[in-house]
Amino acid sequence: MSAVSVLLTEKIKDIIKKTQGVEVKDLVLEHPANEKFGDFATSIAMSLAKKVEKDPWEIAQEIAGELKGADLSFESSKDHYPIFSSIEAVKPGFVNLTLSEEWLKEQITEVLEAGDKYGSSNVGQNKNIIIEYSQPNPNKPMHIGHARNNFLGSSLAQILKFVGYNVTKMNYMNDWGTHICKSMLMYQKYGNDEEPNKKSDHLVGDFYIMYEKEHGKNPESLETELAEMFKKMESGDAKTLEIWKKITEWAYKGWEETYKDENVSFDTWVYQSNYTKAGKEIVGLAIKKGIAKKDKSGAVIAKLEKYGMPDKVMLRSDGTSIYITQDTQLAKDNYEKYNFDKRIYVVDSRQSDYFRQLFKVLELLGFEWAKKLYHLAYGWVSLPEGAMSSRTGAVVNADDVFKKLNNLERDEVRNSIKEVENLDTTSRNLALAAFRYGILKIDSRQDIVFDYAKVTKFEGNTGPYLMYTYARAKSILEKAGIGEKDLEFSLKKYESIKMTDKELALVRAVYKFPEVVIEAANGFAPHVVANYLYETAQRFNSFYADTPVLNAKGDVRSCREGLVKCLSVVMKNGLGLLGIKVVEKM
RNA sequence: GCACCCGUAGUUCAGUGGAUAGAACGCAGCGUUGCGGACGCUGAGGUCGGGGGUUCGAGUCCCUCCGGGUGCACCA
Repeated sequence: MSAVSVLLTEKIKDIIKKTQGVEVKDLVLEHPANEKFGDFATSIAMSLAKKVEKDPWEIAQEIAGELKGADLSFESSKDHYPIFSSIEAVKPGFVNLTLSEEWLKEQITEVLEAGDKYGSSNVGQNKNIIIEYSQPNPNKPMHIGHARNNFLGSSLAQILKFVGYNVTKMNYMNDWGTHICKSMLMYQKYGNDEEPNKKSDHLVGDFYIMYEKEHGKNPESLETELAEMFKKMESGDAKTLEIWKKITEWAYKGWEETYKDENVSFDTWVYQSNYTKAGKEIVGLAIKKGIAKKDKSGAVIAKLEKYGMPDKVMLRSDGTSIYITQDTQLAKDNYEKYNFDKRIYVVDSRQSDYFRQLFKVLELLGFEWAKKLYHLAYGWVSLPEGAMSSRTGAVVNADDVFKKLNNLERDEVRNSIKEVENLDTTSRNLALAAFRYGILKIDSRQDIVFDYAKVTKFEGNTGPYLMYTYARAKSILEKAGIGEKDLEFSLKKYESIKMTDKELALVRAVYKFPEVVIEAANGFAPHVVANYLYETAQRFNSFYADTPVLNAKGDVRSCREGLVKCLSVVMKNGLGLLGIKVVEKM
């Protein structure tokens, strides 16, 4: 909540207490969707009508009347100005308030002063959040689904940091299990000690695909071999562990490049293989507490049916571990180390049941912090050319997608401009923008059909459109000789300048940025930032189309320069939160 | 069968219980002696899957049905 909405909320509560004689706990204050109804509105009169047995229209008039008489002003350079230019009661029972032009102008000063920090806040109060994302299996390259995960996780981490949380970005390696043995087994059998002559994770992926092919021919014997190999691993067989090390390190090495391309990073990497021993002990504890039981085959099963979810195997009948074995221990370990207030698991929605089970087991084990765990589920990503299948190995890997986007942007740039200074960097950054924005603008719950052609376009709701908007603004600033350096702006100086509707519309978008970031943080929803940026860009381009800046005179011109600078700040900061690097020229 | 998610314009998507449901793409037009036309402006296009309910007010909350997706024990 912005300072104005806090002030306003309190004021209205006081007025209601005074005039209606009732206390209101939750007062809803909103920005009306239609700006002709003002900048703030409350419908409290209507929800109060029944309780106080009065006509809502009468209540609204009383509230509006009191608000008009109240001191709602702000100070700038020792002068006082009204915050609102209009306060009125409307038809059924709304109270609408319109911000004054002075207050809106004052926001320009605030934006320019805050600069790179504009949009940040301290609602997180340095609380600790762990956000676990990416989690690829080191037995093949990352596919497009990982890209969505990487973008969601890394963007959300930045958003949470920006609103004042102490964030730890964690990558959890599923480096232990039969799935790794698939690539390992094939390498052992057919690899001939081969060393990578291509991106090393892709080589690992080749063996993974080989496994899937072999498995089609001869499932039973291969699965037996796989189980034997994993058993050897768990018992610490040196030769097997050597292959394990080789394969997983090739995967990690290859991913470095993918993460770099995607602008994704982590504060810490943790490995499933380090949690096996303690994980098994915690399963023992679950048995002792009566949460889990050993069945006839020897498998340990958590009984969860009475909680409305399927029972969960926590240890195989041959005594080896599975995913949840280590995951329970990891959560406990993390809590002890980080004392988190929230731990977010960014994992696709197919794992929803799994996380309900995991969280329930931890709760039953008596860990009160289990309620701080949250599964951020996201939907499936497919491509127009058809669904992908990890079974057949016909997976679209993320590197290929990026390469394709890169080529498409290169063409777009070439077709649009004759001479480009940094074609490589520009098209790479545009590809990153197209990729990240194309995925992040969609609500995480939705499935996505990722359309190369659409997301790379410079028109429409795309990353490149936002990049273009930013570059246009920067071009004006550069010609005005402003660039990165500070801009003097004061309400006093521009007090008498009457802003146009387009200018006012733009400031109205700009001042909302901090609250939009908070909304995105609270909802773990980067798409809120994305859609906001798009709307703001549209407002700027509309302003740009018929409002001269460099050709304007005197104070009008410098006032507009300030506004353009504000737009550039919001775009840069906002795109930064989405993990997109702006280009100054394109 | 049980559980979870989704269903909004031809298509892809927004839409904190509020006022006339928005945008993009596509379609039909328009705008350049002007800072980047990679833009802007106008228009057509909707019984918000169906039906009940709660509420002063429902795309939004509850119930139910239909359609689509996903998950249901020793994969991750």
